[in-house]
Amino acid sequence: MTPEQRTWKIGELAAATGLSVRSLHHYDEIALLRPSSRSPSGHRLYAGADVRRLHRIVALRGFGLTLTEIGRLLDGEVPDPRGLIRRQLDQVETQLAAAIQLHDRLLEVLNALDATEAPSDRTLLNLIEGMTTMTRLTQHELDEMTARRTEFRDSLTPTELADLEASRRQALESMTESELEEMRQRRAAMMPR
Amino acid sequence: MTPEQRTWKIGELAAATGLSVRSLHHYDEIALLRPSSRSPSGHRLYAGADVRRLHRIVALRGFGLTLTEIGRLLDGEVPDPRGLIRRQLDQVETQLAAAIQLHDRLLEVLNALDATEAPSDRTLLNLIEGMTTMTRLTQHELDEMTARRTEFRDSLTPTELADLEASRRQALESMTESELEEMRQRRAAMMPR
DNA sequence: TTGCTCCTCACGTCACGTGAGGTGGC
DNA sequence: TTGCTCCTCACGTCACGTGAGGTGGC
Repeated sequence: MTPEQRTWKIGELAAATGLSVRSLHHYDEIALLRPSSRSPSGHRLYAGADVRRLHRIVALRGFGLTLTEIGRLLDGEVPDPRGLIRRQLDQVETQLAAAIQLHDRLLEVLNALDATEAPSDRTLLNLIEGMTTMTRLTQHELDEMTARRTEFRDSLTPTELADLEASRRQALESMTESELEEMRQRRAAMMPR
Repeated sequence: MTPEQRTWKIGELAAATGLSVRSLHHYDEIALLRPSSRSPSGHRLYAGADVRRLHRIVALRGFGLTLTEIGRLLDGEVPDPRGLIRRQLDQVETQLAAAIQLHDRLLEVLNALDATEAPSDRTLLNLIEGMTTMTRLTQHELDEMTARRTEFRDSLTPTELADLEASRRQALESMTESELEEMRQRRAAMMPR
C-alpha cells in the first residue's frame, strides 16, 4: 500500500540517465548498484531508491572518484570524506600541472613546425629530440608526485595543515573578484570552441 | 671493424633510461623496439641504433602519443605529422578544460565542507548532490568533445584553417611577454609544492 | 510471426606490474 | 654453490564497448 511502486527497466533507466545499459550491468556486477528486484523473466527492475542511489553514483563519478571509492562512500565506509576530497584535489592538481606542461610543449613544437617549410617527420623527430631534456611526466611519475604530496600532507600536524589550507583558500579568495574571472577568460580564450 | 660495437643488456638499458625491464619487454612484444641481436643464451642485446630509437620513443611518449602512434611515426608511416601534433593539442586542451572544471568543483566542495562542523558523509553527499546539475564530463564525453573539435577542423578549408591557427598563435604571442609569465605564476601559485 | 528489449557469457582495451617457474654466467 | 640477471608465460588493472547466442512480451 506504500506509494512509489513505480519501477524502471534497465533500458528506461539508461535512456533517462544517459548511461549505457552495459554500465548498469557493470554496476550490478561489482555490486555498486543492484536493482532491488527482478521480473519473473529475470529482467532487472529498479525502484525509486535505486534511482536515487544511481544519481549519487553519477554525481560522485563526476568528481573523478573510482567506482570502488564511490561504493565505500555510499555505504558509509569512509571515515574521512574530507580527506578523500582533499586527495582528489591533489591528484587533479598534479594532472593539471602535467597537462599544462604538455600543452605548452605541444604548442612550441607546432610553432616550430609551422615555421618550417614542408616539415617532414625527420624535422619533427629532430625537434622533439631536442626537447627530450625537458621534464616529461609518465603516469608513474604522476602517481609519485601525488604520493609525495600526500606524504607531505600527512607529515603535517593538524594545526599546520589547517594553516596551509587557510592560506590556499585565502590566496584563491583574494583573487576571486576580477582576477579569477580574468584568469578564466584567458583560459577560455586558449580553448577553441 | 666498424666502431660502436658496444651493446647493452636489458637491465643496463633499463637502469640507464629509468624504464622498467618489463616496459622494454613490452616494446619488444609489440615490435616497437626489437633488440638487434641476442646473445647465444637468448639474452637481448641492444646496439647503439636501438638506444637512439629508444630515446625517440621516450621523447614521443612524453608528448602523450600512444605506442602505436610512436611506432608509425618512427617507421615513417605518418603522412601528416603536423596534423598528429595538432590532434594531440586538441586532446590536451579538452582534458585541460575538464581538469580545470573538476578542480574548481572540488575546491568548492572542500570549502563548503570546511565551513561545516564535523561534516559527515551525509553532508558530503548532500553537497555533492546539490552540484549534480553542474556539467560533469565522462571520458566518453571528453572523447566526443575532441571528436567534435577534430570534425570542426576537418570541415575548414586549408585557408580557413591557416587563419585560425595564425590567430591563435597571435593571441598567444601577443601576451607572451609579461602576461604569459604572469599567467604561469598564477597557475604555479595554485599548485602547492 | 516480426521487432524490440532483455539476459548471460566472454573477449578486447592500454601500457605495463607482478609473480611463477626455470636457465645461464656479456 | 650462491647470487644476480635474464628468459618466457600468463593473469590482473579500470570501466566499460562490443559482439555472440538465446529467451521473453512490465
